[in-house]
Amino acid sequence: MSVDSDDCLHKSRQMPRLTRQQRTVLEVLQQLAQPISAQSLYKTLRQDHRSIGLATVYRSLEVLKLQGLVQSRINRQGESLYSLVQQDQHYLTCLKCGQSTPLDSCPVKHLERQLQQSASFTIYYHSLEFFGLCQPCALLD
Amino acid sequence: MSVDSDDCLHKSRQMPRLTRQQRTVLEVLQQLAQPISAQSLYKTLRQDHRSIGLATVYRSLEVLKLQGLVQSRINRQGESLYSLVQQDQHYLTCLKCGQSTPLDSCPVKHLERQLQQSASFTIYYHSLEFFGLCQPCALLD
DNA sequence: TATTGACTGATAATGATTATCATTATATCT
DNA sequence: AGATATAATGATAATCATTATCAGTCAATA
Repeated sequence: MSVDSDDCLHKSRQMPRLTRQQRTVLEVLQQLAQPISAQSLYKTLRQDHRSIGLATVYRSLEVLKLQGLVQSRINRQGESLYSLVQQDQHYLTCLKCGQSTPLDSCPVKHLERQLQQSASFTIYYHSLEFFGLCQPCALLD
Repeated sequence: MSVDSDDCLHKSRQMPRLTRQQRTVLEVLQQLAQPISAQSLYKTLRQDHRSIGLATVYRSLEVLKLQGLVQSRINRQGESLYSLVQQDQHYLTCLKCGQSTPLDSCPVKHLERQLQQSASFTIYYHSLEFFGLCQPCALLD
């Protein structure tokens, strides 16, 4: 999860931790603290007059994901929503209306520690999602 | 989870539980017991000379999902992979190479029962996924 | 300052999914 | 059984997020 220089044993050339564009994208996500699509992020930056090319937005998000700083989640429309990796995410998602309700409880930390110790995998974050029907949708049928 | 007639209090017209096409799609998934994309399913059926229109494949999968019989999962290429709802799914997914390793342990059943009893949501299945770097990818960097 | 490799931006290409619409199938009613 | 109404289907066009491409830019080292 940390991105200390210790973790970054680059081969030859030393590049800045994150480029300007990558930092801009990260800042937007930090201010938002709300999942946002790449397209929306792109438009937001245009309106702010700090335009970044759309392709670069996508590339930056990919880099930030690889750093474990950002996570994504695909919504009902099939677009990826990006957000900071701050807390793990737990949802109750209705198969009919698509609404996702966040949950509080996280019963998974323990397992995560176990897996972490198995040492063959470095866990950045996890996601737990329950699928079914919310009451209104269940009653419709 | 059950699709007994008791559950299906239809308004006026009584339709068959599932149409021929929907049953065909379900059969393929039952035989496969392997997640498959809608496109692949479509091609598979063409080769078997039991062609179904591509749009109908998508529609059937949607119906089966709403019945709680089928679940989907989006892979790295952004395509949905469909499979039977048989067991809950738990993955260890590498952010770099995209490889997903299934897990055995399920620490979530208890929480699921709790949520089930809160009665405002009917849970069909759940999904638990850990994201990070597998050892080979972690070493690359 | 020249070199070199990665990053960027504009835009075209890709490809899965969805919308449309004429046609077909099927349940219900007579 | 036949008529009717409604939902399902199939072919295809349209949509739209994401990726690929490529020429131009930037920045770190020598």
